[in-house]
Amino acid sequence: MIRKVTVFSLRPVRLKTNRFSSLPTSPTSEPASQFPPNSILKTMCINGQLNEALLEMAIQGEGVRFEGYDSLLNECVNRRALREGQRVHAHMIKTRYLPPVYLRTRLIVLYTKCDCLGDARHVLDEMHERNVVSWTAMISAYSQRGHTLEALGLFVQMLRSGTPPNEFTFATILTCCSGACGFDRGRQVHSLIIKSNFESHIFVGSSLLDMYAKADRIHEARSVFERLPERDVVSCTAIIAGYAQLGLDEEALELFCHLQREGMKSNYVTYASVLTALSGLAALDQGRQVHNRVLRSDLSSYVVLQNSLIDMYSKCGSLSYARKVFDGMPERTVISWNAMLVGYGKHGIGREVIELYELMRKDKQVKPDSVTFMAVLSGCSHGGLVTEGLNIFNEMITDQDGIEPEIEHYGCVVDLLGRAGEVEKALTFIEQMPFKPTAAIWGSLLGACRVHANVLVGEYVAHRLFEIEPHNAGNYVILSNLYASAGRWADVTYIRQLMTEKSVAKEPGRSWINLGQTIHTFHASDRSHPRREEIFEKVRELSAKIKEAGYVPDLSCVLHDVDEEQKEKILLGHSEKLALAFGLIGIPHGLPIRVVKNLRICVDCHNFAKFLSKAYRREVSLRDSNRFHHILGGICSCGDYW
DNA sequence: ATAGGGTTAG
Repeated sequence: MIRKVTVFSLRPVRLKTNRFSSLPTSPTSEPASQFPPNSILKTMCINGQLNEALLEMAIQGEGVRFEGYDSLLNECVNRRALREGQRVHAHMIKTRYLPPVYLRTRLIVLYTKCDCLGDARHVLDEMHERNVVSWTAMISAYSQRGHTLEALGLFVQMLRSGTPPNEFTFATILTCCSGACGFDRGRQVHSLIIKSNFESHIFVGSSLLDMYAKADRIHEARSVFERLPERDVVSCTAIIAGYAQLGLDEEALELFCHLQREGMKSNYVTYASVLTALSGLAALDQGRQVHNRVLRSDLSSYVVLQNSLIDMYSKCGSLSYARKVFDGMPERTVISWNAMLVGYGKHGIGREVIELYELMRKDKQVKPDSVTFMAVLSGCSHGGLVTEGLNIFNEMITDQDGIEPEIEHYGCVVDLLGRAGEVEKALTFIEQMPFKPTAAIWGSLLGACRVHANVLVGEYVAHRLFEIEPHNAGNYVILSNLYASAGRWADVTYIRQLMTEKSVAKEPGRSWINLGQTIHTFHASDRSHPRREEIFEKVRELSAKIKEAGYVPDLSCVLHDVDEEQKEKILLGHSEKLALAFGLIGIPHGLPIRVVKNLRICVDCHNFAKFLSKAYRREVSLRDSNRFHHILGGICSCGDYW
């Protein structure tokens, strides 16, 4: 206690009367000029002489006061100098200095910025009095490192303690309410925000709209955005990214163009987000435009943006451009490698997947992660490299990289075994794996059974699948294909009845084709296109021409209870056929016809495209939900396995 | 002093 008096004796005379009554609580309570020794500390810190200042601190001992500590901690935070900061903290303890709330909060900030959350929390826990900044700094530290539950728990404590949150607290806590599971909490926070009159704050507002978008409530997100009294890059990017992340690519693109016309200035996050939308749309022309603008801006060195460009080019069918971007990067993250690997995989170029993977292993700057293995395994599967894929999975099992295989990796192995025709082995593998098989796993095996005409296993697998997804029409279609390939027509009929009983719904199939800047979208039997007559005429012409070459419509792809003539008509109305016909009309000879489909391509359309490529000597690039099909001269890069 | 949006897979 005597020491304390010594310290306080340095207080300004006018405060002497109440010098024991309270600790200093604000930086202004001790004018700098009154404390020459602390001014020296301050000057040293301002001049960046932290080591000298620490020496001076040791010399001054108990003489160090608020201003000195403030300067020291400030410099330590700026430099993220943990050891030095710890010495300052230790000095306070040694000299029995009782830091005011302000300095304790500085300590919390120091520790959180240096990744020492435990130490920061310890300081917070020892505080008898806390302010909104102490709470928020700690909450933000948890939230930024993904410790969502701790952040939320602390937020609740904060509310109970009676400290009202401010705009900083709200902006940070909303990021902990993202996703479907956090939505209820997010809505509660929203009502608190409204009560506190913060809804139109630009930081709170963008965090809020992001919360809604990530909970799949895009309309609520948009309405928050529209109510913002002002807009900036972040809020604009948040709403664009919101659309893009939900797969509402056209809306994302439209909004991006609209906001640009209104004067939005894009940064690298904005471009990365719009590139995601363009990847989804396979809009190569617009993607190139964005790339050009990036090159003309000062943003081209952002790795995140380069990664988006790799992904955009590869999903727009231009692997060589993707590789050019990749090769031109001065620094690459694991995501750069993964994006490139995924690209080769989706295009079915297994050899490049393996080559790039080996190159990656030689690069000491990056380590493969779980996505890398997904990319490599599925790349081997799509590229027909069965043995290589199985070897890599075995490497995972022996735990050379410390990456535990997840259910998706097991799914890739099912795919690999299925492709190799080892359908029974794949079934045993599923039964022995440490996960409960998902619909995706069974679906993959059912596909293998279809290709290898294994009715016995296929029936079993289909019924497991129907238990999980009784209303997914695609599964019934594949089983029907399988029965048809075995000539079991009675069972094809039975499947049709089964579907009627279970009132199976089909997710609407959609195909589109980009002509310059315009996206032409088709649904099944779509008559909305202005050139519909021409398109239908082309489909009929096409069908007649390839029938001469041996094309036989696969009626098992149609599960409606109608006669055969009707079935063929339905088949000819499939959206990918309309898009292909339109491409044949609109895209000059010599250029590939690039069609995109939102679902997996059906067996009949795949066959149709192969015949088309031969009869019309056209290169067809068809992207379905799973991979690319490069079709030339009647042969598809998928090897008829997809 | 403390705060918001983003890239690969499924």
